[in-house]
Amino acid sequence: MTDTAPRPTLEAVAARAGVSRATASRVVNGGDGVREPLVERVRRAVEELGYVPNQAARSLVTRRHDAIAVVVAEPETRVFADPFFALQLRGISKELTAHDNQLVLLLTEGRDDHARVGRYLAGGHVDGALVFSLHLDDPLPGLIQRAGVPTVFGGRPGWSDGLRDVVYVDSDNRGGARDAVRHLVGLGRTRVAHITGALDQTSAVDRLEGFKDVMGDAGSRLVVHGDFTPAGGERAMRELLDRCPDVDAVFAANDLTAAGALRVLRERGRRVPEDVAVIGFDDMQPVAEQTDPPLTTVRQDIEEMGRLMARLLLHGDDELPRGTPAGVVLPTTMVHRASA
Amino acid sequence: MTDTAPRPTLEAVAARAGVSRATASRVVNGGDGVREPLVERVRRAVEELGYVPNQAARSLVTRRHDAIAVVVAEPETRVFADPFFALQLRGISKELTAHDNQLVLLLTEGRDDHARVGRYLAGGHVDGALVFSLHLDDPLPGLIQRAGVPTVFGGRPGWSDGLRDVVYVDSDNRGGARDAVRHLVGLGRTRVAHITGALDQTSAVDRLEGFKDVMGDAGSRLVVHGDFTPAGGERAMRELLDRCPDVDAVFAANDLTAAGALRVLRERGRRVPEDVAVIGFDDMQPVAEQTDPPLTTVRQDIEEMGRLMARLLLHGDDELPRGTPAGVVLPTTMVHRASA
DNA sequence: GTGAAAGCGCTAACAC
DNA sequence: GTGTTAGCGCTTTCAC
Repeated sequence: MTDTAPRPTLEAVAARAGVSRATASRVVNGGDGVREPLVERVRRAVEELGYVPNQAARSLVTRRHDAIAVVVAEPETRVFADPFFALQLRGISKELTAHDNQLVLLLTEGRDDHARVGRYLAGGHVDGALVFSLHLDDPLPGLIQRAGVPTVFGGRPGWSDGLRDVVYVDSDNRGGARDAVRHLVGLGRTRVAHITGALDQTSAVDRLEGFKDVMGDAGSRLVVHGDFTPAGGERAMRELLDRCPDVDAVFAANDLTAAGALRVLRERGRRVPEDVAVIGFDDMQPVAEQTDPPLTTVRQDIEEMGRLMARLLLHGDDELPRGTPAGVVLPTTMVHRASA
Repeated sequence: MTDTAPRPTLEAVAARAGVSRATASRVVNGGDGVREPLVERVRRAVEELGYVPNQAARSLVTRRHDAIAVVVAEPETRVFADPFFALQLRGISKELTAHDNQLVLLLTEGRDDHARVGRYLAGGHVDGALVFSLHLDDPLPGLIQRAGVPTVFGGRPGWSDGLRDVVYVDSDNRGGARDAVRHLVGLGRTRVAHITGALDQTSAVDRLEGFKDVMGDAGSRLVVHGDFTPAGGERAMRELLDRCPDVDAVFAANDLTAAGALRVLRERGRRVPEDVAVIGFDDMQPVAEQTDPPLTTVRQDIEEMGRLMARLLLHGDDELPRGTPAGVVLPTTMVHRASA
């Protein structure tokens, strides 16, 4: 580990350009109110010296960090089972990069980590936080609120204790679910079932609500619990077939669940979509395109959700429609393949 | 965005504890050489005030940041097609967290971003870097080397211009490939084919080498190019069947490729493993367990690779065996399922 | 418009 | 052992 040559300081730049440190600083920070020839000289000095501002020194006085934290709570490790997480990150990263912000990634596993994250956020090391994968009973929001860091949540938060004023970005889970179920009904299916996701997440709850919106409470007979995993989908599908052998359509809470269900249907000799039509949710390409048959599903633009979250955090309320509750819900679209 | 109350400074803690700032600082940083009663008083003051050290101020003088950068080059977006990336991150995160380091994530897409990353690393904002997904012609290593930041690479770097002294962590791709091919041969298969990965990545090259180690150059006839994607696997499998209809075993460069191959085999009416035995690489659970039939594959411990990279970076050469080239190669293991 | 000077909050010599 | 002091590199009043 070689000692690197000491980095040039603003002082060095100023000396080389024959100006004061103050002027050099002005130029480095945009150059407003500095006469053109000086600007030019400083710019050249920066170039020649390969000067890069010391972010620590800058932060010390400005109290800004140009960095935001991305907090991913993944007690289930489900986060790692599908590319959801990576896609959101990509969107976030693009947006942050465009505004010269750094992304500090905080992964948490279980409660012990919450304290650590809380401490970090409270420490004022970042200008804001993007928080994901909250479950209904998660203590993190409280910690964050107390830390006083501007925050945008990914997905509608599920706490019930007097809806606090939070900003969040979510897909139209309920509307997307309605579209899917209506499509199945439009196909003439009459015994439409729903395999839910993990119901401690609002996305699962909302998709279930969408299903009920169309099927009514009567439909509840054909609701069976899954957990967003293929294994959960298999289990649920078996239960469903046992309980109601003449089911002719399934709306699964996500593509992974649908993939599991498809496998069981094949195993039991049901043809898809002839005997049973199946629709998923997410449009996770590698999953939805590779199932047999390829999956009809409800697409959400995951990367855009990430971008939007970052944009909301950076530009604050400029982006939010006035007077609305502070949630932004992105539309979903149906993607038609062979399974329904 | 409420203004948060000004954070307490070390000064405040010192005052409250009735000691000097220096003593307070010593206690905060471990408390060596400070008498017990004072330590106690300072600790209490910290507690009562909710003091959190200002990292910027600290970095300014120590020139350390307790932060490392994770650079992921993903021109292919392949990074997002499988959970590989997420698993590595998880390992890295755990290790960093255990040593109170932060993880700054730098995602790059294409060449434009390289300059940005180079500038960031050269800016001395982090204590080190973990770099992934290098392709053979990647300019990033050069930039990084020039930046003078301690770096550990994920995967054997592929540049040829006089092997520079780099530290890297890799799986035993070649050995794992040999195991897989030997297993196929042991099954009595005589026409064993290989679908390669993207050959601008060393992992693909090494797996191909492993295949050749066992099959000899004669085996080359049955080598066909893939790109680590299911679509690539399908394409390659079709080509293979056309070119050599009596192929009786396939070693695919990864599980995704194998999944594609399996689909084509089924489509063409070949039974697996009776007619054609198939082995993958990675043991990507969600893929390998869900194929039909479930995939026999070569497992690499991805999370451990991440951990090890972080450990190597943080503890420097303590962990590296003396006098060895600075690469650490992790063993692979075969996982037997139904496909071979 | 430009420069001089005062810190931001902390650590690390160096005295005591 | 503990306190005093001098910066780390930068931005930002405030004079000029």
